Amino acid sequence: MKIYNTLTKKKEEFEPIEPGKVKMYVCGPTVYDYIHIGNARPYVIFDCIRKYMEYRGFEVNYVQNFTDVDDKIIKKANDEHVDMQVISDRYIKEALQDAEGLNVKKPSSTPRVTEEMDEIIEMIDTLIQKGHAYVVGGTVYFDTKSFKGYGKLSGKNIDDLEAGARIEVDTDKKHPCDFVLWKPNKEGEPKWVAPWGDGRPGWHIECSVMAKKYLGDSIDIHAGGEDLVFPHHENEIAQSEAANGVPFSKYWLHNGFINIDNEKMSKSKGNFFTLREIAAEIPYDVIRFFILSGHYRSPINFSRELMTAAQHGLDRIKECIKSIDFIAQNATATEMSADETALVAESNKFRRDFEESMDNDFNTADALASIFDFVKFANIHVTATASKPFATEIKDNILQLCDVLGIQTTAENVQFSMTDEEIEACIAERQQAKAAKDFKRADEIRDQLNSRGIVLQDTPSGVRYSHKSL
RNA sequence: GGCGCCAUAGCCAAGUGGUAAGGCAGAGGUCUGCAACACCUCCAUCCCCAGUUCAAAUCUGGGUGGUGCCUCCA
Repeated sequence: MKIYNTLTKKKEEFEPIEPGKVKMYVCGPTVYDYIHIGNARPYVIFDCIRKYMEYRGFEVNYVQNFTDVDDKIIKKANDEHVDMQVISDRYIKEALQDAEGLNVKKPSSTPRVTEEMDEIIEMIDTLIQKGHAYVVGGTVYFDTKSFKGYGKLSGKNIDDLEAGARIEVDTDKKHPCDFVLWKPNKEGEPKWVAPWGDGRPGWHIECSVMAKKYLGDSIDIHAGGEDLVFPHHENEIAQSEAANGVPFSKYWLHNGFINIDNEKMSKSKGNFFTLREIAAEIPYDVIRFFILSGHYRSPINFSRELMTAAQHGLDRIKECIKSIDFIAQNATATEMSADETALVAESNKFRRDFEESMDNDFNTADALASIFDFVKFANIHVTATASKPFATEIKDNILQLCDVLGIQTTAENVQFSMTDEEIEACIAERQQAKAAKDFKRADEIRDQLNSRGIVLQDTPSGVRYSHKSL
């Protein structure tokens, strides 16, 4: 399994620190609002990577945090005249709902900053003790010059950064790159008691602390959006390695951005969308499928037109599954023919292709091509069979690959506008009409059902019905 | 100013040395009582120029056009 490591800028063979186990940390959202469509990408892709590793037999300890103390949350809380926790609780709940919609497996742990304050203070204290941090007034800064590896992840040179510094230099800092570990609270802001003064933690320290607490000093994979490379992840490395004295994360993974109509999403451009808004019009599974249709490190563009194309592609897969599932349930033969046994063996090539793609830095676009190849194979061979075991075998194999990508294929709880009995009665009547060559009546029944969102399909194994929208 | 990334058919998108996966859309055909689903066939020589090589979309240099980070940000 090869994995692109931002730290070394190369694809490397994946070897976990502890054989068979993967310790993975993914930076989670700041919960001041619904998560936006851009957040959906790391949710989906790192979930998919996790699932593939589990498919490969690794035991994955997957941690994703929630940042629940932040200026934006405080502002919103003040605007609504409620406690900060009311805001963060609300949007954590919503984020979890979105994650579920995207078919993201629940992380092993989802820590929140406000519940890790003791450990945060402890790590800052360690950094001060070790001479990697200093206090000015009530503010604690990390001393970037004291950590010789600073810049190794982002490829930035600390002195170039100084020269190009765009923001006003905080004169309290020893170096412009020094960043805040702890800052005093302002009037009306939440605060925690700390040895160097009441206040709250800076943004970067939380991830170092939570990774350490839930996974250990050295972890296998640290992931997040590409914009986090600098300064956030660079700073995390500095904090963790300075405090713990061992390498922080072995592999660093970063996902590319989602653009909207070829532009970066931003509030000022007016093209900012929450996932919830999008999901109101585009099913979650289409959004997930769309995200997986490109390589995770490349930027992808989001538009109505592309969603429609993704919808159709996904429908093709789902249609196939439904079709072979119908055969698996209705086929009468209980034995596989010799030809079919050979076909099952032949179909293993799709799994091999799939694995090869995923082994190559989680190339989901390529893996999807294997699934489409498999779908075509199934459409040709399974629809021609009357063998239950054959149909079942192929179905199970496709489903297993789809599960790795998180493509939801299980018969969802479809709510028809009629009961199954009613539908089946209509079908029976139509079959009679057909037998009597009364095609006018047969078509009438089909049209009636169609207008109620139910599509009939005549197959050799019987009449199948499904939802119009699939 | 510093550090990156990208450029493949109408659209999306794999492929990083041996003569272009897959999906969407489109055209024609088969199946069907008619449909639907499905299947078959057709649909690119990989931004430009130069170079390396028996061989390049794939490597090197130059150019053009995009774009990201350096500031909260997935």
